[in-house]
Amino acid sequence: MVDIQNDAAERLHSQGGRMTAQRRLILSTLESLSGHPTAEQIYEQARLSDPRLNLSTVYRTLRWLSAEGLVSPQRFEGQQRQGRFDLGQAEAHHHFLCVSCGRVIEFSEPALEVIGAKWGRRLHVRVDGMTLVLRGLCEACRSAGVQATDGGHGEVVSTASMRVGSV
Amino acid sequence: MVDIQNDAAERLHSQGGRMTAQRRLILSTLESLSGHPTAEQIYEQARLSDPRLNLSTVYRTLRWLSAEGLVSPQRFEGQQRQGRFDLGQAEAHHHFLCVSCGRVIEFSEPALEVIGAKWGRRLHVRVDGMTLVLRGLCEACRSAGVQATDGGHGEVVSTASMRVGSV
DNA sequence: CACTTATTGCAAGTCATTTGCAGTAAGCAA
DNA sequence: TTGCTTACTGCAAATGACTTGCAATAAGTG
Ligand SMILES: [Mn+2]
Ligand SMILES: [Mn+2]
Ligand SMILES: [Zn+2]
Ligand SMILES: [Zn+2]
Repeated sequence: MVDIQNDAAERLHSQGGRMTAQRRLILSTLESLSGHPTAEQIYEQARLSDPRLNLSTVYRTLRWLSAEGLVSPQRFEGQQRQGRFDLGQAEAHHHFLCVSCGRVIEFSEPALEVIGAKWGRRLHVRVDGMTLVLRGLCEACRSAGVQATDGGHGEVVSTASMRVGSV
Repeated sequence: MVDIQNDAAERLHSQGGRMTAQRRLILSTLESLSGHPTAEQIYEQARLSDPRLNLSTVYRTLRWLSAEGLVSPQRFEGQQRQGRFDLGQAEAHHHFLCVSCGRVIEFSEPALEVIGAKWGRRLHVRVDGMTLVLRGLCEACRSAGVQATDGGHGEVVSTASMRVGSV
């Protein structure tokens, strides 16, 4: 469980899958990237090493990694609609999203495990995972005078045919 | 704040907007639906009363309602990728999603407010909202013998070219 | 009842992600 | 090493879920 490369290779083999050059490339790119990259960002970065890599291969690999629990897909609603991926190597954690600038801050809160377990018991369900996203304004945006009480999800909507503006 | 129809009308007028027949229809459809309908479900239901309603009008109205905080967009990743809408009339609540059958159970946990506030303080940010989704297996699915430790997000991925199957 | 202009229906985009296919190459066996 | 089977890849085309431009309506106002 230490090296994602080997971990992935083992899992692949035990499933009749194959460890290819592109999968290796994607894996190491993933390790080298920080934050919560989109499939496209991973693609662009990886293609620096091998321009022949194809975007659909990135998506396919990411899908498999997600199913294996080696990365966890995230969706920080906001202006960008692309999914992001969290290299969940570290322990479980949660996120704060600034609805104005899109900045994401991570934090971990053990109490959530307890809450999850409690509700699993109360609802008679098995809880395998949870996602908590706090939404609001980061320090910078607040002092920059951004208001945005964020009714919906960080979108700026103007009446008058309701056209969406960018931050 | 009691009647969404009037509430919406007032907000519209104060913004120079207009209360139209289609907006009224969408609003009442929303009230009549339970659960977390998708735009399309709302559309289909509404169009029973007036087949001339257009889907893009539904999307536009839903976008405005979200921005006003009258409904809150939700995204329960899983097989369906469509956004869902929560008529947030009731107080803030959270969700449990069964990754196998898609069932959603709501619950409210006051402790989360506290946690949100705490992290707002610690991270020096203003927290305006939060979303917690618990993921796992509901009672029915568990006793039906579904396994799915859900690595990623409820998708069933088969190696061998990694084709996604439906649950 | 005019009149201004927000809103709608429709058709045509976008954008992110998925898929069909035929060629390519892992990994196992000889 | 060489075959051989078949998983994987690149590419192009397709999907799905919304979004948008535009000309035809129709709220709300005086
Ligand atoms: Mn993270
Ligand atoms: Mn709900
Ligand atoms: Zn910010
Ligand atoms: Zn279930």
